Amino acid sequence: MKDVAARAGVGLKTVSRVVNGEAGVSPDTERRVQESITALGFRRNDSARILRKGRTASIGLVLEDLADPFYAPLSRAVEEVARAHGALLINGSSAEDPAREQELVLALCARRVDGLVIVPASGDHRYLEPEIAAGVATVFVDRPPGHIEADQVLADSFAGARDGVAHLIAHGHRRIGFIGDRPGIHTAHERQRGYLAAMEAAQLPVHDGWVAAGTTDPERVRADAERMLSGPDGVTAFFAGNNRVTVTLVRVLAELDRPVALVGFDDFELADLLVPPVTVVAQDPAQLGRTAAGLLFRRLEGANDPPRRMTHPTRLIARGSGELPPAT
Amino acid sequence: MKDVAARAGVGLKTVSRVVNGEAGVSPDTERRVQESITALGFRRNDSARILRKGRTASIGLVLEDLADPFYAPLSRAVEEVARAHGALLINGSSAEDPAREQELVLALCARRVDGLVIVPASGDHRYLEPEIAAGVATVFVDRPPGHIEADQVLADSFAGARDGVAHLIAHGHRRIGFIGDRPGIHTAHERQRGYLAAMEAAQLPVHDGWVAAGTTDPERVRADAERMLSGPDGVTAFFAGNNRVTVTLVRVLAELDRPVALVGFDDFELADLLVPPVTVVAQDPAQLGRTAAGLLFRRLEGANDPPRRMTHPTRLIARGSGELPPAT
DNA sequence: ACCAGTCTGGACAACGTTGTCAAGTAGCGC
DNA sequence: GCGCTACTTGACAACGTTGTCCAGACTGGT
Repeated sequence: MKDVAARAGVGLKTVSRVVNGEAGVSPDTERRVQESITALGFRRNDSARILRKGRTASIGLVLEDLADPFYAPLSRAVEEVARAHGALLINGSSAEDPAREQELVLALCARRVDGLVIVPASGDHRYLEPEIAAGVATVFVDRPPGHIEADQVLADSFAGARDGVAHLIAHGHRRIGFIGDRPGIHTAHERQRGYLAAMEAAQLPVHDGWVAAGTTDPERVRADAERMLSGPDGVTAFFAGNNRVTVTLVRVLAELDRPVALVGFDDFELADLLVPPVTVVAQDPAQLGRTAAGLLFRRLEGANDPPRRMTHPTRLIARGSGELPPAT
Repeated sequence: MKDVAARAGVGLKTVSRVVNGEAGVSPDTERRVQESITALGFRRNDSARILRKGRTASIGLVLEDLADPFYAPLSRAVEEVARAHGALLINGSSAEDPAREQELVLALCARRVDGLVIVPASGDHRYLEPEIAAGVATVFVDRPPGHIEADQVLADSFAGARDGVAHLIAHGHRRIGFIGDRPGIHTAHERQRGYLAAMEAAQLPVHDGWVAAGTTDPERVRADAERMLSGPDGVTAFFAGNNRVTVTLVRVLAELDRPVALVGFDDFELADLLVPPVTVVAQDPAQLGRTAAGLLFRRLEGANDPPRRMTHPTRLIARGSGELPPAT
């Protein structure tokens, strides 16, 4: 910028004015400055600008895995909202590791992002208190924060799972297995609660072995499913706690010689083309992302009402696999 | 930092030393400084640090759509490599719009990212010349840059498509349709070339109507496919130019009363569970991302040999849909 | 007691930008 | 010609950090 000013024979501030399109520069001067800018290939250094202005026009997004088909649309939606507000998106995957989440979040804060959208991997976010106090707007999405108050955007996991299981019960199933993620994860816990609530509402007993909530590792899921299916009292239907479990179960069930009903939490591409087409409890990840980012920018624009929790309903999409009757 | 120094009763530079773990601070002083840091909730301002040091420890990734199942793993792979080098990832989606690509790239350059990984949407990257001259390492992935020399990491679209079509021919097909993306996109063009090369190698004529290369819009693809299938000389097999086309074709073919063979470029989740399972020419997007990011950091570490093009082979995965014989 | 060498700590400038403020110039009505 | 306003312009400080350089205190050997 100094060079541009020197070449155009004007002051530093005048160049700054031209670069930022501020008023109060004569057309003649402006032309000279523009000429110098292109001649020297000058591009404003936003690091310095950020330092001076205190706003970075960038927001951070921390989620579990950028490549997960559930989170990718969420990420894209946040990006679109950010773009509409002239902000860039810095994102990182926590890989479901609390330490890595914290490391990422603090790195983003050190970069002075204006705001954060977080899909929590950890259960304790008190480490964020000083940052929030320092003015970093923060919105949690998909799962609530731990031990702090903050905006949060969630899907109604409990009701979704309850309705999904009730759907199976309505189609005649009495012995239904639940396979989900670690109950330490809020959504996983809620879905398991939903499963239990539906069973209880129908006055159905829940056998100990019918609930598996550990990992989503395909091998483990497969083993759990096969265990639940075995014996004369094996389950006749499954409720899957998330899309990864659902996909694994589809594979397991495809190898059986009898039909077993399946309802999965989370919709996924091609679910309608499988045989049978998979019935799911769908949430809209892009919608979650849009809402969260919207909330974030509302804060950045000055809204300071108390933190709110927004819950999005889920939608049951019956496609076939959830309507299979129990095999005798 | 000033406050921390005041509270600990030391100089500014001493705090800086403690924060950066530099040597030359007595344990006693260090303790006092640490205490002040936590008491005041101080966090280093990386904007200022960046301004001073000239390195941002962040890289930019611009691709077509973060949420596309093909690009999401690529993005994740780049992130992992960046993380291993202590860098953050800023990314944006170009939505296949050259203007938006340029806008994003220049915004990233203004932020002084150390390097760029780009999946080009535009065919002309001369706008990057001043940036590259200024030292921004740049690697193009999936598609080559336009009108400039730079590192590039590509999959072998031509050979992949040629082999995929040859596979169909080997299974007895003579009338094969090709549906792909705009030939303005390098990969799309290469795949179309591969299709034509395979047909020519087998001395098979290519009817005008058998090649549709416009959009990947499902409605258009459906219409094109139905046109190619109609009449006594309709095609008996399709080669799909990318995963979106493949998925649309799966839907179209599922509605037919006769089997039509299909080989698609790009693998996708659940391809093996469809009926029939879909034969694909697979490339590994994560591998592309890893290689590109690796190349980028090699440059950042000082390598300055001439730009290189790395081509990754594709792999044909026969699953069933590509081995169907021609319907009579 | 003195010197050389080592260790610790701080003053200061610089990174590239923008906000503040004041100075300079031109135009205008009287 | 005078005083006024309106407009254009530039000098300077500041944002928060780090690199350079120097000063002072301490150590141990003579």
